[in-house]
Amino acid sequence: MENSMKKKTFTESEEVELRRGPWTLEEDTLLTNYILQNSEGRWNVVAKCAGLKRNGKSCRLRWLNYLKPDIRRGNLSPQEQLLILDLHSKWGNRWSKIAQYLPGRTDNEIKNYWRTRVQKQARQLNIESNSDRFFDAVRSFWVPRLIEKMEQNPSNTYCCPQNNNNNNNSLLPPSQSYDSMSKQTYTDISGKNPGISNTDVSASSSTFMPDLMTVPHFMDHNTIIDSSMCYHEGNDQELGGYIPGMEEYYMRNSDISTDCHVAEAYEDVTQDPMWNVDDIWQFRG
DNA sequence: AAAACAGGCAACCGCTGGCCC
DNA sequence: TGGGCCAGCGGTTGCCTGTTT
Repeated sequence: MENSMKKKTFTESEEVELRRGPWTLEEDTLLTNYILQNSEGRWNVVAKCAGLKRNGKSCRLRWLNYLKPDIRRGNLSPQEQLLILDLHSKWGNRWSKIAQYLPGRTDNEIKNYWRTRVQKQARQLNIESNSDRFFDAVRSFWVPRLIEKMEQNPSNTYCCPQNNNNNNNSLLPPSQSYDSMSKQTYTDISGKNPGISNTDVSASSSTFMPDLMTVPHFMDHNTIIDSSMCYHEGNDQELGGYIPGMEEYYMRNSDISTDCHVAEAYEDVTQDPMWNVDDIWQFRG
């Protein structure tokens, strides 16, 4: 892999052959052992003292996104997805800030989730992922389905932001709360209060939830498709492909999307292995 | 069986702001 | 005050792997 090796200036006077590209097991071991014995400190120092031919930036990234012991790997739970959707609706692409509320998850992972799953969904519908239209669709379909999943798997735990103003303006409908679904209150994960400052108080209330129950007239919660099609806790399959019902929603609200776009979305949906024709027809009635 | 394609994700890049001298 | 160094952040790239043709 010639490209992974590049000559770079390390300091003004010192030129070091710095490695780039994928990390080897040996490099991982060197970095992990060094940090466990000496703590993190300055990353350029860490890189040098650990005997790595990497720059400090690369070491920091590798440690924070991969090697750190409390990193959680695997698919995001419905709770985590819901939280990401909600926090992103408030803060936008503030990945590191969002990551503070998802213990063990990195900003990189959340960013990747957003780009690969959420934006993909928006593309299917031919709408901007940061538009009001998309928020509307997420609120109407994705969120209820995630909530349904959480109800089905109440053992799932997760951490949520402290709701400082205590106005119960949470991401969930009035009848529910984070507490009730997870048996775990919103607690700060790191010990510090991650960003709920005065300026963030407004952000601690949900964008989605106050009118979450405003599901389009043709579809109540009982008709929400069995999400087991898309999410199987046991085998790590994850919701995040298509949002069942969204296409129908746009078909019925032609001012939101053109027929052409909907048709494209439908075509794609029918080709998705998570769907079958019967499932799709549930929403056409 | 092999080539083409697509999705997921690890890693890099470039910018910004804080700190120190 | 300005310059250098550094960590942190969001955006982007490119590799790997699984799927489709």
